[in-house]
Amino acid sequence: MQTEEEILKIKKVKNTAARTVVLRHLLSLEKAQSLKDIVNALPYTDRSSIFRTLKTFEENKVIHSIEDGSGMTKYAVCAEGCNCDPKDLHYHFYCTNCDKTFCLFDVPIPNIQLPKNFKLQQANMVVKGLCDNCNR
Amino acid sequence: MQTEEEILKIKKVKNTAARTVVLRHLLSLEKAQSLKDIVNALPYTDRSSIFRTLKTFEENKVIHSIEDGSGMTKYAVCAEGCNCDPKDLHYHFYCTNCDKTFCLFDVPIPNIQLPKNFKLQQANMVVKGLCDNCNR
DNA sequence: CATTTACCGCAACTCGATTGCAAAGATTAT
DNA sequence: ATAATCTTTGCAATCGAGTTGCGGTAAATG
Repeated sequence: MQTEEEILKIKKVKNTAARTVVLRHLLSLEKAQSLKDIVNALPYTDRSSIFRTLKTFEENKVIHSIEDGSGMTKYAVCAEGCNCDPKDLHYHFYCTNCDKTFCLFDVPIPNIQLPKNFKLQQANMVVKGLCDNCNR
Repeated sequence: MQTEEEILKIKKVKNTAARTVVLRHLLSLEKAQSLKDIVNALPYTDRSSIFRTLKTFEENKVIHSIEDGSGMTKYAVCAEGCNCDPKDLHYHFYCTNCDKTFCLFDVPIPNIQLPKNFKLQQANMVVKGLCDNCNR
């Protein structure tokens, strides 16, 4: 497991107070977080600073964003070595009961045969249902 | 190809002026449309009427909605026989250049092996890139 | 025909996302 | 070390998609 400082150094993002605290927070959680989640968890950091931090992180591939259909974009730290290329894709699982979003790193994404002359750049694959905790 | 009237009858949705015009519009286009797209295309029908019509259609499985990451939910008419079950899923392709969303009916979705005790209900699979028209 | 129910149009509102701006902090040049 | 420059931060305001309340109209029911 890399530390915040190591990740920021590798991804060439300048280390600032807000960035450290946001990244540390994301690393401490196993599930993707919305801006609101993060704002609530970090009461001493301003919403717009967190917002801009997330944008910076996304541009520099420190984190990736997921649109899970909850109405709020969620963010999760990229796996080590991730370049956010199509090959780094993974499914996300959105629990319709508890509103949590999981990264399914272990489930491979198949090769998708696109129509002629279509070019793949990215994908947002969200599987919805009940997580183990809510499926009782 | 079914007509608006036939579809509404089959799906047990009462036929009204707004519903007919919205459904006819969706059927006339091959790509998924946002609320805004539809509002712009139908200047004599009110935004909230179109909105409620889309909700009614979705509840009754006349159309399905897609979150393609453009910031706007898009809507497309369900294929004949679709029940919006997981087995009726298909990929959507979002063109990052022209902002259009395509239903990829011909590309099969594989079986996804979820973690233990997770239950699949639905999925939103959006592949992003360039469509044939924009990939030059 | 009277009554009830559903639908439509207008305007207002909610809330997540985003931006303008000035102050504070960090970096570079002198 | 100090001045000039660029970056980041915090606050407040704005934007826009989605949604809702409500009165009026149309359709269905008795």
